[in-house]
Amino acid sequence: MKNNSPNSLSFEPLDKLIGYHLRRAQSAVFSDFRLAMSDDQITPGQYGVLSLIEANKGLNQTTLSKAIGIERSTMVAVIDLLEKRNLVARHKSPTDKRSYALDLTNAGKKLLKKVTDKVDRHEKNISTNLTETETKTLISLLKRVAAPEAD
Amino acid sequence: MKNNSPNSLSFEPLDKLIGYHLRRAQSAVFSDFRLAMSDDQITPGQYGVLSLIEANKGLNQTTLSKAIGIERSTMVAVIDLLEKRNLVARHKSPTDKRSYALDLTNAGKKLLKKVTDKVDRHEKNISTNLTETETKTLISLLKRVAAPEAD
DNA sequence: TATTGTTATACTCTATAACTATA
DNA sequence: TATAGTTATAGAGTATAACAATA
Repeated sequence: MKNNSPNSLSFEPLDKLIGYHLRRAQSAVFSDFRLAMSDDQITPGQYGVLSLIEANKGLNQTTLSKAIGIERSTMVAVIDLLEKRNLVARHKSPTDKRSYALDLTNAGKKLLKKVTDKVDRHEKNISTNLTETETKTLISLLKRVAAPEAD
Repeated sequence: MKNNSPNSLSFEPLDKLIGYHLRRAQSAVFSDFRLAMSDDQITPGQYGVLSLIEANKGLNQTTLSKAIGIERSTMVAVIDLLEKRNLVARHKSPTDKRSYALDLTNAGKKLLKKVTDKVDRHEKNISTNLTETETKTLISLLKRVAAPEAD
C-alpha cells in the first residue's frame, strides 16, 4: 500500500486564499464538465459561445469576445472550429461589411439543446454538497469577486 | 465613441452556471495577482509551491504535487525554475535515494515573506466587495465544490 | 482615424507515456 | 513490482502585435 497521507501536510498560508480555492474548484468543475461532455466533445468555452450566440442571434465576433471575456483573436479559432463542425454559421452582416453575424445552424441548435441537458446534470453534480440557496450565494459572491467595481 | 453596450446582451443560460462564474472570477483574480506580483515575477502556482515547502520543510516533489493538485511531471519544471532562481533547494533525501527533500533557500524565505505581504494586499483587493464573513463563506463553498466527496 | 476579422507568434498550464534509479 | 524524478511530447487556453478591408 502506498503512503497516502497528504492530510498530515500543513496548508497554512494557502488555506485562507480565495485565489487558491478558486483554482482548485475550477479544476474540479472543468474535469467534471469534460467528463460529462466527452461524447459531444464540447469544452466549457465552446458551450459558452454556443449559448451566447443562441441567446443573441446575429451578434458579431468582437461583441461575443467581450461578452465572454476572451480576446478577439482567440475567438477566431473558436468560431473556426465550431463552423467546421457545422454548429455555427458566419453570415455576412448587411449593415457592416467588416463583420459577421453569427448564428447557430440547425445542427448547432440541436446539439446545444442536447448538451444543455447534460450541463444541467453536471451542475447538479458539482453542487451536490450545496443547497439551492448556497449555490445562489456562491454565484453571487463569485460575481462580486469577478467585478470588483460593480455588482 | 464606440458602441460599448454588451450590457444589452442576454447571458440567459450562462448566468446560472457555477462553472462560468468560476472561470470569470478566477480570470479576474489571476490577473490581479500577476499585476500585484509583477515586480517579483511569481505566478499563483509558484507562490503555492513556495508556501507549501515553507510550511512543510523537507517534503518531496510527489507529495508536493499531490498536495497542490498538479502532476508530478509538471512539478519538475516548476521546481527547476525556482531552483534556477535560487529560491528552492533540492537536497538528497537521507532515507530515500530516489527522492529530494525540498527546502527554501534564504533568498527563497526572504522573497516568500515579501511576496506574502503583497498576496495579503491582493486578497484584500479582490475581496473588496465582500465582508470577512462573506469571504469565509465563499472559501467554504468553494471547498465543497472542489471536493464533492468530503468537506 | 477607428474597428472587424485575421494571422503569426508565443507563453502558461496542464496531462500522458515511457524511461532510470532506486525501493 | 512499485515509486520518485525525469523527459518528450502534446494540447488547451490565452495574449500581443500587426495587417487588409471597411467604417
